[in-house]
Amino acid sequence: MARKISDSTVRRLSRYLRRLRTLDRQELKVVSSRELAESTGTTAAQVRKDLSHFGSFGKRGQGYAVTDLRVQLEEILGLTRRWRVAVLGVGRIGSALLGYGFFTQRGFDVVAAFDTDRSMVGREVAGVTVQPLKELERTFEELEISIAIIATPVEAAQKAADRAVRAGAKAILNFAPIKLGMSPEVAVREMDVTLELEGLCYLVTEARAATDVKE
Amino acid sequence: MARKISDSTVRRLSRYLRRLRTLDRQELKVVSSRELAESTGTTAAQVRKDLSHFGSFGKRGQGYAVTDLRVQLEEILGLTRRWRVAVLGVGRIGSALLGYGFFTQRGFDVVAAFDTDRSMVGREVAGVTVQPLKELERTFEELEISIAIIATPVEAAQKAADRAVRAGAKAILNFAPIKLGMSPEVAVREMDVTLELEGLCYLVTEARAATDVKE
DNA sequence: ATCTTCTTGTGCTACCTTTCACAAGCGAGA
DNA sequence: TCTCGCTTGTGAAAGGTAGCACAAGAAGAT
Repeated sequence: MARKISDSTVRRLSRYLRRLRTLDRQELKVVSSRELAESTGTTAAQVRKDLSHFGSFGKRGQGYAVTDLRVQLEEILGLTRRWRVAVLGVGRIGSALLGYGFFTQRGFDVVAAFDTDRSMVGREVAGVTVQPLKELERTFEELEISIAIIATPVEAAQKAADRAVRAGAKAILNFAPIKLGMSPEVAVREMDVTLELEGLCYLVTEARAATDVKE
Repeated sequence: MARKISDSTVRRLSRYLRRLRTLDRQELKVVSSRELAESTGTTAAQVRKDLSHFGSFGKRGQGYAVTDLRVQLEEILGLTRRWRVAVLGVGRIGSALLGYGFFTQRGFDVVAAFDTDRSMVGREVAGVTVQPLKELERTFEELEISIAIIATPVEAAQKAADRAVRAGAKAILNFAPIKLGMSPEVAVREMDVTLELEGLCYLVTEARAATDVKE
């Protein structure tokens, strides 16, 4: 397991896992790389390559045992434990995330929320009481929070992230439209709506331009 | 402009554009590939390569004229027009998106919202009246909506997306945790919070495992 | 007019990711 | 036990993407 696994592989593993959980709930026992590929939008060879980085989980001629592979993937991804998460910034996005039921179901416990806005502090959103920023360090330590979700306005994002990391966060999920500068041992993922929308615009515009030429 | 441009290049172009807009607002006239690279988390060579796919926009020895390059990128990405967007599913995420002020500012007008829930229909969220699903076709045509944001529960996502495309949507931004099966001429981008969170868990777990071995 | 300094645009190279193709292996049935 | 049908695991090839390094060019100093 020494080899460096690429982000795209990890993303696919997540997809496989999601699918396997559904299959497991449906009490299906066995699944082939082809079936797994079709339901996750990739190819059978890709599925096998991805899994092969971590070991041999299948039976030739048969496929993969659903429950077994599910458990294996959960271990690979580090999902056999629960993860404590804090939301920084309780605006629209922050509140939406606090109420997102899927988290609990998937092993993530949103245990704290922070905001600078006096009128938000003290309010309870989806069972979590919004704290002032000055409580951040203490709460992160007390609750052993390892993941910080940045949902602040863009101006506050970098500072919030830095502070979360200093307080012990190992990973950042960033909703603010800015590239965070982070030391390399902190894991960062971005969720940037406008970036994705602009990407769609490019594709649509390009497609139209291409057909315009053809016609 | 015949060559196929990769998704990662398009994403970077969006980042460059965002940075250029800020620089332009600050009335800075010229920027180098190095500066642009530093503020967007990439390398100078990458910036130049990305731009070179579309033409020569800089002056050797000087850099790029900020306003000029901004306009060029807006044209490349198809952002010289405004885009009309509909939100399908007005739950937590849907409502958060409806109220997201950045959209308008960036050329996206959220002009319609749909939900199956009777208690939601008719309500006004951030200036948009929630419509029942049966109005979808008419509204899409009337308002010439080209982008559909899927914010429904996962079970309803595929159907909602299919229906939006049949009604004329050219692009889908999918917030539901499912890989949508779409015909290839429809542009699709995914925003999947749990996928990203799981990716972070992998990285954190892997990092801890690696240092455990070292120590 | 020439030199110096700076930055772009780009061919080449190195690396990484995906796809291909097939031997190896498993189980069922005769 | 042998054969057949099926699917995995993987080395090798193909296809992309990113980084290097430098010639070409632009502006200002001498």
